[in-house]
Amino acid sequence: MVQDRKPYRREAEDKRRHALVEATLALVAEGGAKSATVRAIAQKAGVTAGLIRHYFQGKDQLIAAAYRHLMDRMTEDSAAVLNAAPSDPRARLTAFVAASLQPPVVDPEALILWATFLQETHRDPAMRQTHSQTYLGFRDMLQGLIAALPDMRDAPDPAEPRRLAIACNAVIDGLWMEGCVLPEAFETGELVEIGIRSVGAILGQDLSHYLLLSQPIRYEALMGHPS
Amino acid sequence: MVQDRKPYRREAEDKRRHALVEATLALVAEGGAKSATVRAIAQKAGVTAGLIRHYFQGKDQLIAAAYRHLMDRMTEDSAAVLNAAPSDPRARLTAFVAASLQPPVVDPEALILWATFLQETHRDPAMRQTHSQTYLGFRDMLQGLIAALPDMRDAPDPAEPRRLAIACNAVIDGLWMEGCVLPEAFETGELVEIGIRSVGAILGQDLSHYLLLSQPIRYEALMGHPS
DNA sequence: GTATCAATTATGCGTGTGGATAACAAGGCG
DNA sequence: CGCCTTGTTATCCACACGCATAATTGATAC
Repeated sequence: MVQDRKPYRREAEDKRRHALVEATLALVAEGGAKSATVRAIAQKAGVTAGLIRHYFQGKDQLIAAAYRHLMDRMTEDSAAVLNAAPSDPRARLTAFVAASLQPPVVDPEALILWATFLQETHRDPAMRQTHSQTYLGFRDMLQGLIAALPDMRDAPDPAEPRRLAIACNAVIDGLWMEGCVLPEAFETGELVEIGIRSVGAILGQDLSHYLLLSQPIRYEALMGHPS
Repeated sequence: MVQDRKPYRREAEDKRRHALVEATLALVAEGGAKSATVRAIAQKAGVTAGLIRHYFQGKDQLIAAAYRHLMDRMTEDSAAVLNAAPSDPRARLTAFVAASLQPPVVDPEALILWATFLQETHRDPAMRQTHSQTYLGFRDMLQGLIAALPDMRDAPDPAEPRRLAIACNAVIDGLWMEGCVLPEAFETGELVEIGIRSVGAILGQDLSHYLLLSQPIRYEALMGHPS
C-alpha cells in the first residue's frame, strides 16, 4: 500500500499564477466557461486542484485574473502595432484596421473567450471595469490614429473625433465578430476590404491605396494559445 | 403522513413548451448560463423539473429551442418595422437603423442572452445553423433596404450591395453591442446619431434629415421579458 | 359516475462541482 | 547533515446538477 505521491517542483508565485491563468484561457477557448473547472484547469497547468486555492481566493478570482490578463495583452499588442507602423498617418490607420480583420485576430476561439467574459461583465463589477477600461483604451488609441490624419485639423465640432472613433470602432468590432463566427461566409480579404472602405467612408478619406503597406499584428498569441 | 402533492393543471403542449422556453430566457438573461438549471427553469415556469424531460429530449434541446425562439422573434420584430415604415426608402432605412440603436433594443439583458448562446454556436451545429440563418436573414433585410435607395441603381460591381450590407450591419452590431455593455458611456441619442451618420457615409447618402420620422420598433419584448 | 390515459409530480441515482483541511516533501538555511 | 518553512498534494465534504423511473392525479370519453 505504498502511496506514490506525485513528484513536483516548487515554482515561483508568478510562474504558477501565470500557468493557471493560461490554462484557464485555453480551456475556456476550447470548451466555453463550463469546461473550465478547477480540476481541468489544474490538470492543464500540470498541478493539482488544491493549488488553485493556494494562489487565488476562489475560482471566481482566477477567472477575473484570466480576463484581466487577456485584455492587458490585447492592449499591449494593439499598442505594439503603432510602434512598428510606418509614419504616414493614413498608412498607420489602414494597417491597424487591416490587422484587426485578418485571421490571426479573427479567430473563433477569440470570440468564445470574449463572449464568455462579456457575460460576467454584467454581474461582476471588477469584470465590468476591466471591460470598460479596455474598450476605452482601444477606442482612444483609434481616436489618436484618426486625429493624426491630415484632414482632421479643421474640426467643426470638438466632439467629432470621439464620434468618429466610436463609429470606426463599431465597424471593426462588428466585422471582427462575424468573421469569427462565420469565417466561411466571407472570402479571403473581403472583411479587410470592407473594413478599410467603410472606415475611409466614415472619415471621408480613401484608404484603399495604403492597404498594401499593412501587415498583420500578432494579436492572437494571447487568445488562449500558449505564449 | 399525508403527502400533499402539488396541485396542477394539464396544459396544451404548446403552452408548456413556450413557458419553459420563456423561463429559460429569463434565467439566462438575469444570471447567465449557469443560472439556467433544469430545476430553476422548472420553478420559474411553475412546474417541476421532471416535466422538462417530458417535452424535451434533454436540457441541451431546451436551450436550442430557446435560442431559436429568441432569434425568430427578433427577426419577426425586425420585419414588422418594414411593414409600418413610411414609403420613402431613405426614411425606411433610417427608421430601421435608429430603432436598432435605441433603449428597447439596446438592452444589457439582450447582450447577455446573445453572448450566452453565441458560445454554444461553436460546438453545437444546430446552434450554429440558427445563428447563420438569423444573421443572414437580418443582413438580407438590410440589403433590401439599401438596394431600394434611389442612388443604388447604377452599381459598378454586382457584389457591391452585399459589401455595403455587411458594412452597415457591422456598424449596427458594433454600436448595439457597446450600447448594451456600457449604456452610461453614451449620451441619449448619441448612438443613433452616430449610426445614422455612419451608415449614411458608407452608402454615400445623407440620412440625418429622416431621423425625425423614425420611431423605435418594439424589439425587446422578446428579450427575456414575459410577452 | 367511472374507467382510462397521459400529463405531471415525486423520488432516487450517479456524477461532478468548488471548497476546506490535513498530510507530505522540496528546497533554503543553519 | 538535519531542521523548518511553505509550496504542493491528497483526501474528504456538502451540495447541485442532469437524468431516469415510479407514483399520482387531472381531464376526457362513454
